[in-house]
Amino acid sequence: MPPATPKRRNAEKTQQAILDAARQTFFEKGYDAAGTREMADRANVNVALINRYFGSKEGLFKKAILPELNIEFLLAGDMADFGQRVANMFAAKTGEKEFDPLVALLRASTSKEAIPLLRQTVEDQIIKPLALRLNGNTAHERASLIVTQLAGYDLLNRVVDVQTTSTGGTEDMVRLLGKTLQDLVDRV
Amino acid sequence: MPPATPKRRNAEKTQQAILDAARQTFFEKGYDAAGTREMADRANVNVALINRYFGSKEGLFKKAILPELNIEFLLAGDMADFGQRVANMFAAKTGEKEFDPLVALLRASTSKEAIPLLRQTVEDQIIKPLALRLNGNTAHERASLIVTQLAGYDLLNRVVDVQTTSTGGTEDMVRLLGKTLQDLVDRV
DNA sequence: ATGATAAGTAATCAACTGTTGACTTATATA
DNA sequence: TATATAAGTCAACAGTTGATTACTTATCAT
Repeated sequence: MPPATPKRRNAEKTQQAILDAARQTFFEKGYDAAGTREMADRANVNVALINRYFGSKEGLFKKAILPELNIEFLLAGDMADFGQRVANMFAAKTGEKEFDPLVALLRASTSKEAIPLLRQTVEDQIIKPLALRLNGNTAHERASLIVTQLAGYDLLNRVVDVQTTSTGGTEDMVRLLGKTLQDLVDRV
Repeated sequence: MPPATPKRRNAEKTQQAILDAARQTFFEKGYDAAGTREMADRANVNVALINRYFGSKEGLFKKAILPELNIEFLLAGDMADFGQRVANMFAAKTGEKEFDPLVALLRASTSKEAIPLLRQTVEDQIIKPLALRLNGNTAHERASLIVTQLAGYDLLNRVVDVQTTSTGGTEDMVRLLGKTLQDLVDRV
């Protein structure tokens, strides 16, 4: 039965609910496999409202996921211990189920429709800002290699769920990944 | 019009044609977006034969893609110059349009159905054999980091088509990637 | 030549996709 | 209180998808 009080109308809250549901759904299922009906149900909202407010699924993806891409957490801090700091963060979030924009991007990275959006986002929002923090004339290449390493790390560990560590803990992995990243910061 | 000579029946050739078409289609489109009808059309074969001969789309993927995963080319050669050798190979195939099992795997890496198959393949066919060629007690971790770096490199360069090199050539990229990989071989 | 068997075909199923247009209903202003 | 407008609903479209069924036809051993 429908609620006795027929639910107050509030466009802003509705759009926010759609955005939240979309973020979670895109994060869990990638782009293609994330259905608009599922998102609408999660947001307790009619499907048609997605198109009304965001134009299309692609428009929703743009507003829900792309702005979440914030690599401040990567750049904030001394570059002298960038490697260990970042390695720790990435190792710590292995197995984490909460929304992570990077993983959302990875899960969408094989979708024809999403790829053009991803390409620009990765170049402008991730590689370029990171390259600006590096010294030397190969800054862009080294920034790219840092990003490819981190993308591959998250892809295997969190998307495909591959076993990358052998015995016991992750200390070895953190140390090795940290050293690899730091070498790229320090000009290899 | 149908061919005057109504086409000789040959189960083996038919299956081979399906496998070839499937390889190309999975390579181009990943797992979900690769339709059985498209594969059948490419192979000049009736769709129903896919299910007759391979049981399901998943069965076809197993027979068409997984056996192609051959990392002999990675392990063949002296480990003393593994880094430069492999970096050269990966840089050279950027932009390449021909079938590449690694890229096929990457394009399938976000599909719910394909992930369990990928996980086991990556662990057993790639990471473990590579780890066996490395010395020291962190061999598995370092092999994993080599694989994550190469996976991320191919994902960004060949799937998402990101610009990872700055000015002109790829020499800098090859040198930096090669050094990074070699350091992981040599214990970081 | 005649059956048995394997190979290939055609139609259809049920489920799902994103999107749209016409509709109803609540809310706030005049 | 009447009314314009924004918010939300509903049903349907037109296209997919992988898979199955009953069927026809070619091939080969007897």
